Amino acid sequence: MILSTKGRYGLKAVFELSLNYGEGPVSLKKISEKYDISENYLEQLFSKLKKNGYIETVRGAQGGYLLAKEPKEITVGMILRTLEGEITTSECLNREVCVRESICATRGIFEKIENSISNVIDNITLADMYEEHKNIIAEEKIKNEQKNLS
Amino acid sequence: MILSTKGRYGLKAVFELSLNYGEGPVSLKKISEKYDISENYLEQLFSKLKKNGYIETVRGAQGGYLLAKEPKEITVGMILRTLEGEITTSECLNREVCVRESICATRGIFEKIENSISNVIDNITLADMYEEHKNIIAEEKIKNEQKNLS
DNA sequence: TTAATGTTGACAAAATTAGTAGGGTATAAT
DNA sequence: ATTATACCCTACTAATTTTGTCAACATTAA
Repeated sequence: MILSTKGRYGLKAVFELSLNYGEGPVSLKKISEKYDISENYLEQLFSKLKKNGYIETVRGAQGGYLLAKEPKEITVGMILRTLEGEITTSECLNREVCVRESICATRGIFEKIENSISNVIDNITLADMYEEHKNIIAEEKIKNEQKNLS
Repeated sequence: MILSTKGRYGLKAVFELSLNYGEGPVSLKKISEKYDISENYLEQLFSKLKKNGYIETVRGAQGGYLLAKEPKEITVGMILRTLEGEITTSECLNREVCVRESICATRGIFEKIENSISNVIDNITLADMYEEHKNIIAEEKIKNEQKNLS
């Protein structure tokens, strides 16, 4: 498990916000119950996301959290980097640390891994996730109908 | 930093073995001094790698560790998986945990990330690392020569 | 006003990481 | 044979990170 609960919980919760995009704020309580995540813990995650400008809050009764931008403008990478910190595989990017030649050989690998991860997470938006989600639901529906026919 | 020292140290140390492939065993002491890694700690990492059949040992004076296979037959993925455990981004592969639809939406993303990482680390061998290493050295040599000319 | 909600900061249990310590065993060199 | 060098193995531990909990407070809708 290379992602901690921060990234996993946070991504799920933000996806939930995107499901409710345009329909007013969603309360923490609702999200934490739906996904069975500690309310206070989620709060800390959302606090960071708010500071970085990805979500907004509405205080008071009927308040809650909502996306600050359209789902298509928020990438998975933005969320994960905010919550998990930089997705680096090595401290060895700094040339000065890396004096001895044989160490540099491994740095190339670490860079490749990093780039391939960035490539994925920076090119998936919340809107993409929603599309994928719809497809999964549609597939399941078909399966269930086939089951009922037989 | 998504890789712990286990993976980072281990990969560096195994690369060192590949540099010495065909030239007899390399002692832990030598490696731990070269990379400034705790000898006892490295020992634990190598112990796992030995159990999984990637390296062999020669006991006694002048003994040490050596690759059990050719560098081209050992992938970065083998080493990292041995030392870091499975490279999974989510516990959610298990369908039963994943009853609620909205959770499944994030699973797709986690699967993509996982696959892209696997794709990288399973397709780079120690021999590839050595090639890359040679290129870096060659480039640096050219740079130095240019510096001396000016 | 009151109940619902977000805000903040301090605290803490649990797990993981990153080693240490130390007693073994095997073997090459002398 | 002895000794130095090296791997082998088990336990322990300090530090850090993760994963929360708790409590007091601020804001706002009804």
